[in-house]
Amino acid sequence: MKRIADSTVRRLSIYLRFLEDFEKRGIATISSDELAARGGTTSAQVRKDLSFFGSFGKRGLGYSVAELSARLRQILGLEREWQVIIIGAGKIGAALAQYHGFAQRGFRIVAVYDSDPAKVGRSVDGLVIRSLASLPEEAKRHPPDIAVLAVPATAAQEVAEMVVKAGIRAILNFAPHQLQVPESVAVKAVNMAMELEGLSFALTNG
Amino acid sequence: MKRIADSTVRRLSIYLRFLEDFEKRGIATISSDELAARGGTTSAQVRKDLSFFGSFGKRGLGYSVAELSARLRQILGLEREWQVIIIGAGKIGAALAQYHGFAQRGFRIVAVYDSDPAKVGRSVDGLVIRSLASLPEEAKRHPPDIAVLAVPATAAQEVAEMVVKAGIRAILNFAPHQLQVPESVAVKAVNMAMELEGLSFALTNG
DNA sequence: GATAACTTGTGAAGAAATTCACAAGTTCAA
DNA sequence: TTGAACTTGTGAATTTCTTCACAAGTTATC
Repeated sequence: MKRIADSTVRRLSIYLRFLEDFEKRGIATISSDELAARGGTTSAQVRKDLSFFGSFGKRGLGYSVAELSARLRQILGLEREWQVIIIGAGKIGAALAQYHGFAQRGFRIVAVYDSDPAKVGRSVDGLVIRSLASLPEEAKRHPPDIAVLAVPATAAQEVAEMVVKAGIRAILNFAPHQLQVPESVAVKAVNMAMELEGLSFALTNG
Repeated sequence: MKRIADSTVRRLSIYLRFLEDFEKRGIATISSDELAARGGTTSAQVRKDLSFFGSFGKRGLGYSVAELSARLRQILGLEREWQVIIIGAGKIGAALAQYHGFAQRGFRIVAVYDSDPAKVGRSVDGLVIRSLASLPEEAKRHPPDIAVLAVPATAAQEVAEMVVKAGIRAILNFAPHQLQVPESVAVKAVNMAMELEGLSFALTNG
């Protein structure tokens, strides 16, 4: 398959959210124009994005909401459940573990790890915090799909290497640190400091 | 000034983080090549990014770490302190309020708001939660620079409009909802669900 | 069935971002 | 002073992403 741009995948996510909204409201069809208006993009962009994966619409009519959202879920790999582990049971890690929005979209949090012995054994939202040292062994028995890193920046690289060695091929990184991983491993970063700096720049130079 | 791409600003943030690291370690100069290696980009990209703002390096030698980081802080608007308010004192909002990493970079959290009367009056990390209804009045007296939205998706648009009306010109949005705001308002979104879906796509189509 | 009003899908054009490649400046050693 | 080894800054080339524009298909109305 032709390489799909990151920006395209992000937009597919956005489209899917709208479609699910429309689905709930019982609307049967939607045009690329309507989809674009809510996503802050153009109808041509919507059609081009979708065209990488096939042609799902009907000329003159638009897209079937039910069909298109099903196709997008399929494209995004959301038809299956993904096993997610959270590493780091600090403020952010704990907040993530308790946030149930993930489960709704098929991302099931199966374990929380921390390296601090004082935290190991405690519970977060029904999950017992496990020792990070036990990850390699446990990952062998029940391989997780995605590791969420909510550790301090200083520990991030080390933990990432451990995670990669354990066979995990996708990382969502909350630590403000640029991870170096093999390119077979997918990494997405959520970096609040960077976003704030983006706003600071906009306010300063806008 | 020529319009600067978002991706450029993000990279400047990344460069700055490395530079601060180097500064701490007492390293005096750095080349675009070294800066690039850690940011996962190329030396040409680094030089091009910087060239939009001036020429800060010395041929044959590289960049002065101290000087370049000072210039980047200036460019990103990090020389002053920004007043930040958090709206929504749920799991995410509370975790953000307690996260002290922001303050270190000049983003001072000055208030937390919530519309739930049961939460108003309680404290989070030393800050009393205020009624959202009081925001317009209070913003008049002490105008905040940035509003962090940590509210449910269903409330996000409404709250955003309130924030804009209160004169705030920058929003960091944690709600999984695409905000519609005037283009004079800068918005950055932190969308964990979207990032996870990006990973799901990568795992599925990788 | 003819016509008007829509809307998709997609090559082509255009814009934007990235990479190349090299002149020009700097440092160091002999 | 010369030469070798670096490194920047930047036009030009290239690649990537977005927008344009229109043929072709669909629906609704009379």
